[in-house]
Amino acid sequence: MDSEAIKQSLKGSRLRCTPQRYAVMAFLMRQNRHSTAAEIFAAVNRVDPRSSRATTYNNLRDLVKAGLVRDVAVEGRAARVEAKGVRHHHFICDRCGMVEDIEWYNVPRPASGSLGRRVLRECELIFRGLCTKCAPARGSRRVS
Amino acid sequence: MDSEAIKQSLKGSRLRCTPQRYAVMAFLMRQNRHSTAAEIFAAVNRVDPRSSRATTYNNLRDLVKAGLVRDVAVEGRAARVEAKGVRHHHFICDRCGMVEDIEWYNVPRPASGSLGRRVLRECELIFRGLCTKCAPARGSRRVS
DNA sequence: CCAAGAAATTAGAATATATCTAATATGAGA
DNA sequence: TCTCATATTAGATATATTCTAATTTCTTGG
Repeated sequence: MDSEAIKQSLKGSRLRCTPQRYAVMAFLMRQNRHSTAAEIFAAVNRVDPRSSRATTYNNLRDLVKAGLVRDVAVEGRAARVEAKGVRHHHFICDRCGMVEDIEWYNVPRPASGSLGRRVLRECELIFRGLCTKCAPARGSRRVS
Repeated sequence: MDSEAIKQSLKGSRLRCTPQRYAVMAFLMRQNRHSTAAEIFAAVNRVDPRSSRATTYNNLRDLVKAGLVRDVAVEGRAARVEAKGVRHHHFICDRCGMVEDIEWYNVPRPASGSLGRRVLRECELIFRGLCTKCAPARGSRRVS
């Protein structure tokens, strides 16, 4: 599919295109979901059992550093990771920890002064609630 | 100070006011910062060394469940916790993991339909960047 | 195409964070 | 004061992540 694109983005970030690293990247792009390191490790090894846990973590660290992948912390759960694609906000399920994307839209900046002398890099919205799998019987949509 | 207030909010949540639980709550309110479980455990025991790690975690879990305390996940770091006070957004330092409050302001809801059948409970803004301690020399404020 | 060397991989140990267990203690309502 | 549901404890266990140091492998330059 876009195997060439993956190779190019790795090369562009000066990361060698090893089978393990490629597999992590390909998995994340194919999935288009937010996966834990354990899920990625398992999935990559299911296809070709040649990657170690350390390598999975190393690659994720490098891919994050290179800006190809993004870390998403989830309260009370293992961290998740996603391939950076089009910009979006996040929805996190209170019950199962699943992270889902919410279509991007611009949010207003804080009142000037409120940021103080902090250096702002990015800003995103986090929605919390129940995903469709965890939501109780239909018709009970509640909005805070 | 507001020791009576703490007792009342515990009682209101049907949580017994034990010395350990009170100490956790008092510390969080006094600090008005986002602390890790380890920090809380250490601080509480510095004053009166009678609390165990398990108790600290149990109490934090119960206080979160009761809605008196809020969990804040930080990528690549131990979770942090804060006493729920006035509503606010969060700023997380890329470098040291410190969580800081940003004055609350309303953010627009996502386009209807974008949430799908998900149940929305709350929504907050997360700003990322460098805190004043970690920011490099002054004058270099950069905004994405 | 090959050699060289930087970069990446590995298994397993080590560390950090969080939860569980089951025996014991205690706050607070009656 | 008595009672007992609730809370606490030390330490073991579970889970998540990083480290170590020996080995292997991409890739570049010759």
